[in-house]
Amino acid sequence: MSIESLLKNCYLCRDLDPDELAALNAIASFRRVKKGEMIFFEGDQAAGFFVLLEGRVRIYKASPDGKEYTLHIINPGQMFAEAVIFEGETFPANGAALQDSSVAFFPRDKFIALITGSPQISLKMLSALSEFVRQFNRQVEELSLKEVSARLASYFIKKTAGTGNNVFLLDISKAELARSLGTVSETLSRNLRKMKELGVVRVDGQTITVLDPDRLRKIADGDKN
Amino acid sequence: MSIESLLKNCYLCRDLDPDELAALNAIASFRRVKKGEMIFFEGDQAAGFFVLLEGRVRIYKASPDGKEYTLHIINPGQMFAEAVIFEGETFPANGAALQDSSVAFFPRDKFIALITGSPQISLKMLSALSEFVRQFNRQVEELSLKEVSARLASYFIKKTAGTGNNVFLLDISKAELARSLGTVSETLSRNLRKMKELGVVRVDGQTITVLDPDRLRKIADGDKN
DNA sequence: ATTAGTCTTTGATTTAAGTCAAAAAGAGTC
DNA sequence: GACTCTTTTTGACTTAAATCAAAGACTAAT
Repeated sequence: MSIESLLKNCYLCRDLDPDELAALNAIASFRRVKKGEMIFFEGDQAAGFFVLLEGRVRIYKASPDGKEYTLHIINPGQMFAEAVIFEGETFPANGAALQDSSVAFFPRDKFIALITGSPQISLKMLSALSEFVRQFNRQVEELSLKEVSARLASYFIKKTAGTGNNVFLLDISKAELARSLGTVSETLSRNLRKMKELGVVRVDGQTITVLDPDRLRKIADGDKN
Repeated sequence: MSIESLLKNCYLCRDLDPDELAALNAIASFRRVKKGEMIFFEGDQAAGFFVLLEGRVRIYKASPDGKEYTLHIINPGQMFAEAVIFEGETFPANGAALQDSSVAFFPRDKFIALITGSPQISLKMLSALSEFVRQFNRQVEELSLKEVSARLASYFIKKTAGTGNNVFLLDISKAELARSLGTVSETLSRNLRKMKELGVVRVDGQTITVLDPDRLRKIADGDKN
């Protein structure tokens, strides 16, 4: 798949036209990373930002006592570490490959030169960034307002939102999912079992089937079982 | 105080020069709100964004069961609801005045026209937005990684960071502070008492004195008492 | 000063979720 | 199939924090 079409999938570039994408492509460099390999560490000097072309990347924070919290799971076409494009001097979190991956790297200097010459690019990106802030907003809400069962239910709702049949494939490990939801695998496992017992979902390996969407909606809204 | 100097305090405009600030001022309109009055509701049609000139504003989310979580306390000179400048159609949270306040309103259309003509404004704002994302990042970390005592300690550290004497004035109510830290007033009260008993801080009404900064640092890092 | 109203603190209790430890289930390799 | 390694599940326990209820403290107004 062409790099430009991958860039087009990235939320920051979603509104750009072909010429703008080509200009962006012209300043990029590329890098392959193996599963488990670090792409950058929190605190590292940040000379630019990345777009994931293939594979999967985890952006996470580590607390002093070694606990980790996943901020984002990056999928192909997504941009990451973009918070440091202009002002940032260091990366605000760690980035590691969950699978063998390839990334495009955009040097900050060239990028600034590009959008200085093409203001409409920055306008479109400003729009995309503000959308990102809004999504982030939602994440803060989910983590602070609700309990784990509700967060898990929200996750299922989001995942099945597109599919007509209420079935989806869990594309990350359960331990990974637990971290994304701000909890641990044991708690996730227990909550999942409760949902199964209530007949709200069926779990066959990686395949999740929502049996009772109404009930799921109630759990997501904080109703007690 | 002139509106332009207030705008200058707003993080989105921090890098703008006087001409750019004047151009921004020219497209603004103004509004006064009483204490407790709503400025906008989550889901309302969003035709622009605000800058707080005087007073204090709370941006918060409400869950279906009526619990509220404060996302930001807005102080004079700060911009709010800026996430909807370009793409947003509705406000992502509620905004209410904590005190009698006056706000500047920037209609989205005029604002877009302005920065289309002056690309360097958007570049500077893109930079500021990414800084905001980074701060938000930190907030997510604080809420998800740590317990209340650590969050409270972090708050004290942030507040005394500038002052040489380790004293600062609590400028919001304790109930308000509790919400900002993602907890309730009772829990805050208990944690505050524990800190007093440990001799880490002294509390005289609204005046907080940090007596043992090292200990405070340890609590913020998650060390058990 | 008295009153009414709001904010804060305290006590008692409940609960969700984290921790520790071990068993069970899968996945991949030889 | 047997073995190793990793992931997931379960059980028992502990704990931080929310909830409910009531008492105290503070503020502003009459």
